[in-house]
Amino acid sequence: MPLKRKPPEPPEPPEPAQVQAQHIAGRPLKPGDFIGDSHEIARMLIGATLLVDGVGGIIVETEAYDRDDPASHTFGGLTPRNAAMFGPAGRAYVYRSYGIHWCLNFVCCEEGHGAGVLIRAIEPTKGLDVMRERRGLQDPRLLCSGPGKLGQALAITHAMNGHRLDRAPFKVMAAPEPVEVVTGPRIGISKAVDVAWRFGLAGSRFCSARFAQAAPNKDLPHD
DNA sequence: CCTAGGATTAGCT
DNA sequence: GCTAATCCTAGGC
Repeated sequence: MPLKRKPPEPPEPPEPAQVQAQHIAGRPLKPGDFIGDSHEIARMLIGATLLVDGVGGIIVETEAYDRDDPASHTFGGLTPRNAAMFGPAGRAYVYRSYGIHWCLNFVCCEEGHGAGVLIRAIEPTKGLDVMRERRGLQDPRLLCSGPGKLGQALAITHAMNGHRLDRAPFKVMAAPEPVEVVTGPRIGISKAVDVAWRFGLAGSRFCSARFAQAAPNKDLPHD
């Protein structure tokens, strides 16, 4: 067998999420863009734009949930409450949290799988005054820095459960360019607390909670 | 800075 | 009856 020199290393194949992000950069996301691993989708959604009736901003924090995950609403199988999460990808799963808040998820994977991404925080960029009115607050950092706050600021209701994300009132646009994503443990759960399935936009001041610092030798500017 | 408790309802044991 | 993918306020350090 002749000695065969390996051809020059081809460029490292980008991570699937990056391929997807580059392919759809800045474009409206379609249902097919949500067919895939919920952790990859959760990462891909950081930097994307979410609008509901023209109000919203840039997604800066997400959490991934999947059917084999004890913390997932779909862990125990199909029920009336979680049915939307077992439905087609690219739709909304809206649930009531603590009897008070409406929280928004994006359904992932094929119909019948039972995975999704919780949208935990956005940086408000459109409809600031509407959001301030709905929240009764002025500070932009407090408008959407948490799934319940976001639900109130965007007027998410149970009526949107199962609704397609590529149709009004929703508008979801992929990140226009790659962003730096940080990870950490999920928040507010009592099961599977160790896995780093929360994703955030690096350095964003609009997340619901701090991510552990990855580079402690570099002081962040105090602004 | 931090921790603790209440609000409020649907779903499941 | 108890728990929950949360938020807000009050009070202590």
